[in-house]
Amino acid sequence: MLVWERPEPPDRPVPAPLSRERIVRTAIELADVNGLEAVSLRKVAAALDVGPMRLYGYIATKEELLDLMLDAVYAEIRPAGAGWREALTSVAEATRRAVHRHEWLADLIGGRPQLGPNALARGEAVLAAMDGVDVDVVMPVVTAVDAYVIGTVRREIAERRAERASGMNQRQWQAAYGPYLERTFATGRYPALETVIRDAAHLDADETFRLGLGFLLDGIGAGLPT
Amino acid sequence: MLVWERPEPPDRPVPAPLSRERIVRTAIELADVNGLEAVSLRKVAAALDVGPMRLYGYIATKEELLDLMLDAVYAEIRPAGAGWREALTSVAEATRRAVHRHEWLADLIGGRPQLGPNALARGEAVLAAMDGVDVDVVMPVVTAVDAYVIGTVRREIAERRAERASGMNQRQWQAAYGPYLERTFATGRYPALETVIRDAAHLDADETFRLGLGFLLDGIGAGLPT
DNA sequence: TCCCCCTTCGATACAGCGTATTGACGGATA
DNA sequence: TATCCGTCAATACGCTGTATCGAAGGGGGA
Repeated sequence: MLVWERPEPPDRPVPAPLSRERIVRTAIELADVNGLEAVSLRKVAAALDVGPMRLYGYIATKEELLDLMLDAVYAEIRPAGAGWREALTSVAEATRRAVHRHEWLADLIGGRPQLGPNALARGEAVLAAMDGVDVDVVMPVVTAVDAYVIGTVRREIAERRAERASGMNQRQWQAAYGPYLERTFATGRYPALETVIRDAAHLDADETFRLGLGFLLDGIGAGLPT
Repeated sequence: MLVWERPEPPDRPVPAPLSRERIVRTAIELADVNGLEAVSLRKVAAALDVGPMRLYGYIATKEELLDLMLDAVYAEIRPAGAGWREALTSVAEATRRAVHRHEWLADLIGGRPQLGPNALARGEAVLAAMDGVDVDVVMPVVTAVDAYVIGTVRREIAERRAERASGMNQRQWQAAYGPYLERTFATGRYPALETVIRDAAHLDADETFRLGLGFLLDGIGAGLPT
């Protein structure tokens, strides 16, 4: 076929110029779909139709990419409402919702100091909403709530993953780990555990989260002069 | 040199037969010294003077090794004292001490459901020490304290690592991140944050931990009929 | 007692990772 | 126009977890 007849190749769309923002957004999309382990510099680069080393113009290290991903999510988290208790409750729930949107957050959150602009802005918004609280206790208070949230969402996501890995169904967890626990309890070495798991009311994740947060906020309230 | 004169090679000590216990202990030693990233199946195997694939007779996957490491540490964590408050306080502090002994714990803890024998035994001991507490609330209470501890130690270790990475010295953190924060605050976008960091009393990690734990336990105490 | 088969085990191999190196290319300068 | 220099990304390296498969060893049958 002669050149004249042969169509020109479809113009490769000029790859949109790279930017940290595009790189981070792509990485987050990959992580949302397939988890953190699907985020490799090669895969991110491939999704951007670019060689792996191109990314090193924008980030120095993979860790920096993870930092940027984490900070990007902090942009979604802001307190709402009036008064310290409502501010802390809302920011705790917003954080938990963000983790539900981005499960990989559970792997990163709390894992490194958050000094990115969005994390700082979140901190600023929280502190600003805590007016009236003694300047000397406000930091430990916020820190304690953050710690509670971090620990809770980690456990929650860990459990969710285990359930998912054991067969997708909602209560099929019992079918997977149940027998193991049955056998384990049958040894008679865990009587207290057995009693609680058999007899106690089982709260779902939402209720557990709110109950624990309520305990913490109650304790904080009792410790504040107000 | 003739055979007769040449000494026999020192008997390679028959490599002690492998066992999960030996493998896990070796992995923990590696992690204690050089962090979790120093734990690779090859390095563990090399430390045991064994080929990498030998390990697959004892574990099916690297994740299983991490599970075993985590569970091994749970053996060190037990409650002490009488009454629910003392039990919870002691187990929280024991957990924190364990993380100080094994910094890599901060990366794993809370990251997967803990169903190993030592984790279960710890749970059993905690529940057994909580006698008198309503069976329906005892689980959420323990879960909340666990979550607080997990979140706190993660943040604490993250901060410690950042300090260490920025030059070993105790307050050189200020020299590393200080200027960045100075510049950031200079933008005037974080007035509340700036005020708190400048003016508030700064508690050390021990005090922060105990204060937050106190809040939580106070709230729990208020919620229990006792 | 000898031989063969079957099982067990670990060396080799593979695909993927993060990133250091380096060679080629393009633009600015002489 | 010729040369140098700085920039950028393709190649390459060392490492990872683990699948594969050939060899070696032990047990059973003739």
